[in-house]
Amino acid sequence: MSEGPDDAALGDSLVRRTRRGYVRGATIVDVAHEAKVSIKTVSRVLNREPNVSSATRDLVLATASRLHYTPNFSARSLAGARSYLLALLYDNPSAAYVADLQAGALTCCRTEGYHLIVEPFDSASPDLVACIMEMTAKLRTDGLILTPPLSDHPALRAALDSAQVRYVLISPNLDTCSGPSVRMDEEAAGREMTKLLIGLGHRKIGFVKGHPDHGGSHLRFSGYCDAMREAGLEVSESLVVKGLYSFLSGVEAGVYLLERADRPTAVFAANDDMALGVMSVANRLGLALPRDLSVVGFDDTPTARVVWPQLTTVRQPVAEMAAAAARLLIAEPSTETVPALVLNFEIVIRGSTAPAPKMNAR
Amino acid sequence: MSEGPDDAALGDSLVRRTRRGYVRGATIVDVAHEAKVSIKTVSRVLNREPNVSSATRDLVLATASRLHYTPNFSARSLAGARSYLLALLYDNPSAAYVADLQAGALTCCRTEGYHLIVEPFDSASPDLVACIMEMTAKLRTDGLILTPPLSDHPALRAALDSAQVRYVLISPNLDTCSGPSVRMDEEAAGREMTKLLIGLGHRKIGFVKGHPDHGGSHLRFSGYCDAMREAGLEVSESLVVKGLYSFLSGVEAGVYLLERADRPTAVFAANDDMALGVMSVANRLGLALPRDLSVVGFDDTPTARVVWPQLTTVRQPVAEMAAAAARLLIAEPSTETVPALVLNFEIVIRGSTAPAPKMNAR
DNA sequence: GCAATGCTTGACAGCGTTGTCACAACCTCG
DNA sequence: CGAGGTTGTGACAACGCTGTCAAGCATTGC
Repeated sequence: MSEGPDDAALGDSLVRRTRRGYVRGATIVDVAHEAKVSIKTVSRVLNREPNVSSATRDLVLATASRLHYTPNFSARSLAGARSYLLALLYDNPSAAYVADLQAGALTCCRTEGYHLIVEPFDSASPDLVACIMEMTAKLRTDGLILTPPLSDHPALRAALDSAQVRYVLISPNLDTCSGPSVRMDEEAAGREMTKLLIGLGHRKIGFVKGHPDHGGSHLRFSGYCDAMREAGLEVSESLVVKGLYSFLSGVEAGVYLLERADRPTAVFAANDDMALGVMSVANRLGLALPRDLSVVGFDDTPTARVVWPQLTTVRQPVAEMAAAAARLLIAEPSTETVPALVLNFEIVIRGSTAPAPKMNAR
Repeated sequence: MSEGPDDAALGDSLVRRTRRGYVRGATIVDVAHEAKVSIKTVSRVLNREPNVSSATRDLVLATASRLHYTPNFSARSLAGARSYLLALLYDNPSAAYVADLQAGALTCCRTEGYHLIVEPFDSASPDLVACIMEMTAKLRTDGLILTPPLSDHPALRAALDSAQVRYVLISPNLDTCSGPSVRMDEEAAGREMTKLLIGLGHRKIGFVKGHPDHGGSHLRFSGYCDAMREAGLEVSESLVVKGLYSFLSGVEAGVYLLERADRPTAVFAANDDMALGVMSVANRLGLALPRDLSVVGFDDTPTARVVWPQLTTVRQPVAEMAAAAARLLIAEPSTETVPALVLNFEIVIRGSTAPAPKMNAR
């Protein structure tokens, strides 16, 4: 029962009791001791630092895996420069949208050994900036992913810049943006979708605009206008109506556009929720979709697949955008050029679009 | 320009440069120095420990706030017993559901100074348990919130128990559950909803069951059976059909239930997605909702409000459940009795339900 | 053959906080 | 009035890891 006072390569170094009184996993000291190298060497191997002989590397790796060693997160971030933590900041534009972003960011975090903190913020709050700065001071996150409408908050960006906090903007407004960002070409998407409707023979195409403060809104509309003009079609006042990206505002827009004799034969809503609002009005008016009216949306929300007829829409690569943002933040900050990635969209054609009805005495 | 070598109550202790080369906020040392007390006393004040004179407390609090001091998260969790970190583990039963849980957990975290890590896991993966245990070892989270179907994973619970990792189960199966949990009375909800349909005069009420591995599934069905029996109605084979909680399985169930002469006049689907599937079949068959058929769901997903007619459904207090779970985890682990909270549900009556059609020669 | 260089490794000092313990000062009670 | 608490405070050692620096050794160049 004598225990060596110095060293003993026993399994009890694997699981031991500390002053906290609960069982702990192995630490870097255990691994170093077991592999008969210094803790610094273990650290080097685990952080893939150069200048470690492959024999040592293999030994350490084997030992670490044998002891089920997992580096402690807090200790790493306390001692080192990185925290292995990203934060996703959002202000609930839509739960599904946030969920997609989150999923995308997580795929990247997972492969890189990072973790994701999620934090909702009220972008209208006066101490938004203070709250976020406090959070970054406390958590020492390696980077923030700012989602709309937080990605269009000049004061926030200024504060982050001056505190040298890294961040990536998701779908910021083009005009106010200069920082690192990931977006898709919303204007082109608006153009392509409008062209699709024109190609189906539609001439009177209504447009429901999105929330004026929200990035994509203007661009999507601008793409619609481009395509209309290009096809020699008039963008009349009576075809364009303001919305707020909500289902209800879509209903109101639908009432405005459809409750009259010279109603459009197709409606392009700047997001799916509003498109669904338009569809519900069409249903109420007894219009048969898509025979009497084509409706298209934007975003490809889960609901778009579930309504009847299923909604033709633009799929934003939301998850991919968040994954790209996470990758940018995790990568070494050495890049001198601030990247502004543009990802591709996809038009998803479903049942809510059909050729324009034959012209009659309208 | 002479600087005292010893102490100087300057603003430069507030913002200073470290070896990492970037600007830092104030530390506990700065506050202690400024307030002329020991760091331990500052720590005591900030952690609301007893035995601090109110004069000292006020002084420290004022100083901390003047210096914009924010305790460092990593240092706290490294040195202390708590990490101020909860983890929400999920396996994507539904994005909206997870988003609601997340929002609920966050409201609680926010007020308590906690942060939330979100981690998706594949519950079918063979190394699920290993992954989760590794995560907890690494992050030293103060608690896990396990959502279905993760809340019904016996091996996982065993591992967590033996490693003394705290957790709360969201909506676990009753029979396998003994740990701390938060749920609602799904059986009662199933019963009440069925009674509602019976009260509207329906006699032939179809039921679409949920995924057999998923907790609520059995209970919701059991509630339906109870109510039917109580009303003296027969639960015949032809009225009950299996589903998987997906829209598509709802479509299949709808085909089975509705494509025949003696179809039910109402259908109760064990979740909204399947209810929507049933509705889409009804639409395709030319049935007018809710005149020819009443459809009800379960969950109150966002989509339920967006389809036409809007879906009558059961609202689960999802966010509240997650908030309660977070509260349980944040509270001192002193509680000897393991709590199993049951929250109230709510039946949301919308447009998809109507009195049963008059009996004709069916 | 010897200095100059590169590769590999380890000792050691933090990182910013909390837990433990010790120690005064003050109270309470017989 | 002294023994035995209670209360307020600080010194100091962790916590588990990374950054810095220097040392040992092997290799290269002239």
